[in-house]
Amino acid sequence: MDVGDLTGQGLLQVLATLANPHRLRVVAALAGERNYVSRLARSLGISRALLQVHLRKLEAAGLVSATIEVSEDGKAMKFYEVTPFALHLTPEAIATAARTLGPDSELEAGAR
Amino acid sequence: MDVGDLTGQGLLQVLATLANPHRLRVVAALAGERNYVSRLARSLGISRALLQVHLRKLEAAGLVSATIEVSEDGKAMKFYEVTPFALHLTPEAIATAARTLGPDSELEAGAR
DNA sequence: CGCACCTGCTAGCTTTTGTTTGCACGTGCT
DNA sequence: AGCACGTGCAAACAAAAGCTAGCAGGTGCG
Repeated sequence: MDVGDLTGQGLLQVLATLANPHRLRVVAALAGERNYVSRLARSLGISRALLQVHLRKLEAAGLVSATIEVSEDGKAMKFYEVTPFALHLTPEAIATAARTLGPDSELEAGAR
Repeated sequence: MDVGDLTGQGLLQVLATLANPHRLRVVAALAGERNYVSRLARSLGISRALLQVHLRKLEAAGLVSATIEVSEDGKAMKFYEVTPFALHLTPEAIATAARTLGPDSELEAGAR
């Protein structure tokens, strides 16, 4: 996953998703090991409900992915893992992505 | 400017700052040419007041910098330009930055 | 002086985002 | 059955972010 692959909207979504301490910690935690919701919530010290909300956002942005697995003792658990991504953010990259975002009135030439 | 230079807080601030369509466009516009507030506002098609708010945030995050210059005809103008930055965002980089952010309860080992 | 530029600020409103609380359903073990 | 563990969802409230409108200041020129 490269920044070049993202449309302005996509980049915006990724940025907005990562711009949150909880979600940053979630990514950090999952970078070390895949984990299931309840355990991850305990490990991060936040409520399960809250974690779920953040996981949904992360998944929507394509930063993590989930797999449902049945443990030995029959419990259905949802394992999350990080998507290996690499965002190279520079002013130029942003300028490129911004073009697929929505015209900033596009009068550059005429603006004196 | 590298991601390694940033503390968790700093990274968070940069992400939060970039996670906005207007500010993304501002960075994109300034990547092409330095500009002063009023002209930039016209070029982007937004109000000056709104642009100022966003510029303040961008400046606070260290993504742009301002210089006051007096034009030939005596008007004091504030020119903005982008800070050349390069943020390499990967799960690992985030994991590192997250450590300087605030402990996620730190019981990793004991969490079964 | 009046108009066209430039700059700056902020109170107050709207919109979005984050968080809690409470409920639902499932399995296995005692 | 009761308890401990897993899952899911959503209403309702709290907090943060975004935006507008309106005010202030300055210069130069006809």
